Formats: sequence, C-alpha cells, structure tokens
Amino acid sequence: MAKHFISDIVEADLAEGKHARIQTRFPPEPNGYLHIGHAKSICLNFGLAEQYGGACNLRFDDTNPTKEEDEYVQAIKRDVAWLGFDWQEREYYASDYFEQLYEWAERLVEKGKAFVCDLTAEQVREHRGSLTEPGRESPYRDRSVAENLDLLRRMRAGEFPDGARTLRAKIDMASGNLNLRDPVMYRILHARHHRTGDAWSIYPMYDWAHGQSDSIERITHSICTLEFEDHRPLYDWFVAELGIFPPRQIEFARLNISHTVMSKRKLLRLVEEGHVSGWDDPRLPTIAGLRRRGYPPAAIRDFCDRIGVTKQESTVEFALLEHCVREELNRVALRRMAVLDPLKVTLVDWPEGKSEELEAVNNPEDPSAGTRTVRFGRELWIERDDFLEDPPKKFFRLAPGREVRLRWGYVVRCDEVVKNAAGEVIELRCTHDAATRGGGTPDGRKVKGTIHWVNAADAVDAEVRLYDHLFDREDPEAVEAGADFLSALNPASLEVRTGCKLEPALAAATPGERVQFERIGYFVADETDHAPGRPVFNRTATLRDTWARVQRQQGAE
RNA sequence: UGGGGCGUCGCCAAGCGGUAAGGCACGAGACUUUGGAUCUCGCAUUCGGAGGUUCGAAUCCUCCCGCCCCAACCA
Repeated sequence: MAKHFISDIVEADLAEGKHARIQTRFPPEPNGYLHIGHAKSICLNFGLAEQYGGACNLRFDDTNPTKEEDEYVQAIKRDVAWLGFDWQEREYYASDYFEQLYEWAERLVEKGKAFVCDLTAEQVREHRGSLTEPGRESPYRDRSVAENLDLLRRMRAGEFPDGARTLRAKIDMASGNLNLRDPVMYRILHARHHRTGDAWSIYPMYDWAHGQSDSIERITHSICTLEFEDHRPLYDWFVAELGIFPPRQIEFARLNISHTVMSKRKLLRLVEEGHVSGWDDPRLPTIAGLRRRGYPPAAIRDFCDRIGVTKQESTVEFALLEHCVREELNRVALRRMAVLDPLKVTLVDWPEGKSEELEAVNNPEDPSAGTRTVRFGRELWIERDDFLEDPPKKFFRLAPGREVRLRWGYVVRCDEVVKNAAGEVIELRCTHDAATRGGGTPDGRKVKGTIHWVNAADAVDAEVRLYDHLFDREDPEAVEAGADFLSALNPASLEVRTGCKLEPALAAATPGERVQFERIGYFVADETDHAPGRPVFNRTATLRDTWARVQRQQGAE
C-alpha cells in the first residue's frame, strides 16, 4: 500500500508507543449507495488496519431515520465485501449507542454544558450570527440544571412535537468557528428508525454522535474528509468534557473523477429522474455500477492506491481508472472473438459443408489459461470496420484484392465485393491460402493485418451494450449559466447493439464473467440480464486503439 | 471583511535546507498471428507571485495572489 501523510502519522504513533495497535472504521450513512469515492475511504481505512496490524470496523452512522433504510445497509455491506474487505464481527451502528449517548447528554446537562432550547429552527439560525458577526445567546441558555433535565427527559418521553425544542451544547456563540456556536445535539423526531423502531422520539445529530461513537469503539485514527476539519474542535470538546477515550481525527481530500459526478445528491437525482436505469447502472461511479460494468475489484483497489491520499482538492482523470481496469483485465481476461457489426464473408474456394477445428489461445499473457477450439467454415462474419473498399494509407485490414489474416485461421484475399441495390456492401467473396492454417505464413511473407471473425454456422446472436462517459465534459458542473449538470449528460453514453455474433464459447459465460473481445475491448456478461439462451454483454472498456489515433492524425492533416 | 484548509508538469503525486521521484496522459521508435500487450526514449533550469535569510530554498521568514469548506433541528 502507498505511503502518505496518514500512514506517516500512524507509523509515528506506533513508534512512539502512543498505541499498541490501531483501530480504524469506515462509517457510511445508509442513505444511498456507495461510490468510488467511498472506495477510496474503504481502501484507506481497511488498508491501514491491515498494513499496521490493527482492525477496521464497519459502522453505520444511522442518526437520521428520515433518510435511512435497511436496503442501503444491505447494499453497502455487499459492496464493501465485494471490494475485498472483511469487517468480520465488527458490524456496528451508531444507533447501538443511542442509550449511551443519551446518558452522556444528561451528564453534560448536569455539568451545565448543555441546555434545552425552545427556539425554532429559524430563530436558531438568526441567533447564530453570520460568518463575520458573532451570534447571540439563546434566551433559554441559562435554564437551571433541574429544568433542563426535566425537559430533556420529557423530550425523550415524546411529550413534545417535532421541532419544538432541541438540546444544545453550551459553548461559545462568539466563536469564529460556527460549529462551536451552541450546536444542536438532539432534535425531536417522531420517526420510525430502521433499527430502533419507535423506541426514540429524539435523535442525536451527527456531530453529537460521531465522535462519541468513535470513542466507544476506541478508534485511534478517525479518518474523514476535509469538510469535517472545522468540526474537529467540537468533537474534541465533547470528548474532553465527557472525559472519554480521545480518537484522533485526520482529514483528507475526497475523490473527484472527471466526466462524472460523485455527490450522493446528484447520484440520487440521476437515479430518481430516470436518467440512468438504477443505482447499478454501468455508467454510474457507484460500486454497484462499476461491478455491473465489469470493473474488477482489484482494479479499483489499485486505482485507490495510485491516486494517493492528501489534503489537496483534486480531480483525477477518468483515464487513470480506465488504465487500472485494462491493466488488470489484460492479465486475467480470457480472449474470445465477437463481431459487433457483422459483414458476411464467403470463402468461395472452401467446400460447402466442410468445417475445421482450429486452436485458439485463451490469453497470451497467461499460458496457464490454455487454448480452446474454434470452428472455421465457408461462411464467416467479420467486423464491417475491417473492410474498406477504398482504403486510406496505413489501413492494414481487408480491401479488394488485399490479404488479411483471420485470427487463428487462414490468410484470405478479397476477390469480389457484393452490394445491394442501395450500393451497400453486403458480402465479401474471398479465397483462402490453404498453407496458412492457424495463421502462419510458411513462405515467410508478411501479412500485416489480423482481424477477428466468427464462424457463421455456429455463431450465437447477442445483445451488446456499449458504454461511454455519462457526461460529455470533464466537469459536468461546467455548464451554461442557468443550466445544471443534467445538461452535460452525454446522449451517446449508451448504445445497444443487437444481432452481434459471438463465438459459441461466449454463450456459456456465467453472469458477471469478464472477457476480452479480441481487438475490441473488455466485456462482461451482464449480471442480471445475461442468460444462456439470451447472451447480453456490457462493454467495460475499449482496447487502446492506435488505428483510431492514426485516423485522427490523418484527419487533422 | 470571521474561522479552517490548500497552492510542485495537461491530470494525480513524491519532496521536510543540499540543488525537482513515480504514475496517468501525450509524442517518437522497437517488437507483435489482438493496429492489444510489452520494451526503449522524450516530456517542470523549475515548484502561485514578490521580497528576504542562507555558501545553498519547492523546502525557513515576510507580504501579496488564487482556489475550496463552514451560517441544516443533514451527514
């Protein structure tokens, strides 16, 4: 795992003997699905624990029953496990600590450090002051301990309606740090909680629950994102007033990636307004989406390792993520042949009804992946892009009178181009060189081009989904004045192809299986729609395409 | 105009007073039965700016500039 300022801190703490072992935690709120930004935090927290011989807890920060659901905790658990991390029996919930939190709240009231406030939400806001002006103290700030205790107990007992009162910490209304201006600890909420049901009518604010939850779990290094830096003095204040175990909070910059959005609010909107098919839409940066897109967990972990951990706000190029995916898949994905846009080839010198079995390598990067047999016959499908009637310079594929090698098959020459009434090419009539079986050229001649193909007699039809960036620009927020990020949606982010031709081995793929379609890209059998009788593949990433670059250069000249 | 944080190559990111790592991207070449992969080579005389300290500064000091976060009974 990479070295960074947080691992430096951990190493120093361990070296000084400040801790015998470290304890971290990943604390999601179960109000949405996890995305790759969370993966950065998961890899960091679980990674540090693993690297330094500590442990990492999975704790759900479920303090707001109006937004949280069990569906989300299930999805989060599945995603963390899929990423390759194990929290063992350490699955905790902030709601498990509600009783302890409440006891501590009474203790602060008794110490005169918290009070029940009757101000409305709007009045609290008015009293808070502004960024440049100090706030004003609540008129209820000096209630007696006895009255505060009585009111707090009645709040808990459910005697008051939602929003009628709050419990507030008594700190400093003049602080330059707004978080210290008598922050709310409890609000009245008659809402059913996904775990505690109707047991509570008051719920702790995140700021009141988080630090204490860390303390209860004896978290040595409480790692969070930059926006909580201002909250640290408050967390430290609570812990000091309570005299409980003090976790050390360390903040790092959250992950941003180009061409996509990462905020839960925006993701929720894309899902709810139907701009994508759901939380697991393969175009989304959600863990579920990346999984369905075919991204291997190892690639995501590698990515999180490479981007580093700093306090610098940054946006990582999508290309780096894609590089990690390709690197992993290149190593492990079996090669298969599939034709996405079929053009018929007939070998006129090949006997009708005759077929041969050829041996094809499964993965040139991994000899242990072995070989498979592919059937070759008189009629074949090739990629329409692999033929050009009037080829430009540097085009190495098929053209009238030209030779090309059919991968693992024979070298063939195009003798005749058949067109329909509209003038479109509908078939190529070719001859093969019998001496080139398997693709070799015994006479030593160079055949520059090699193209993929599928035998028409046993090709399997399939649906293939081609994905591209969900947004058409690096920064989806960089839109015309008055427009929002939805106007940056890429209309071509999904292209569904049907009637694609697959070699038979692909029809047997299991959902979630990742393969390389030779010369095209990496694909995955869709985890929910793919079935033996109805193959459906999603494009994970294209292969690097040097020809496309050459074309761009030629076009630019 | 209050508080907090950050400014090193197109994008990430090392560097912690001794004279700018690495990755991605990009470009050139080699090799190739995937125009894939792989391999070589190139890519910041300069570290937001200006002063200063020092034999020596991205690293220390001063001032300035820019960007981000904070005024939910959200997290």
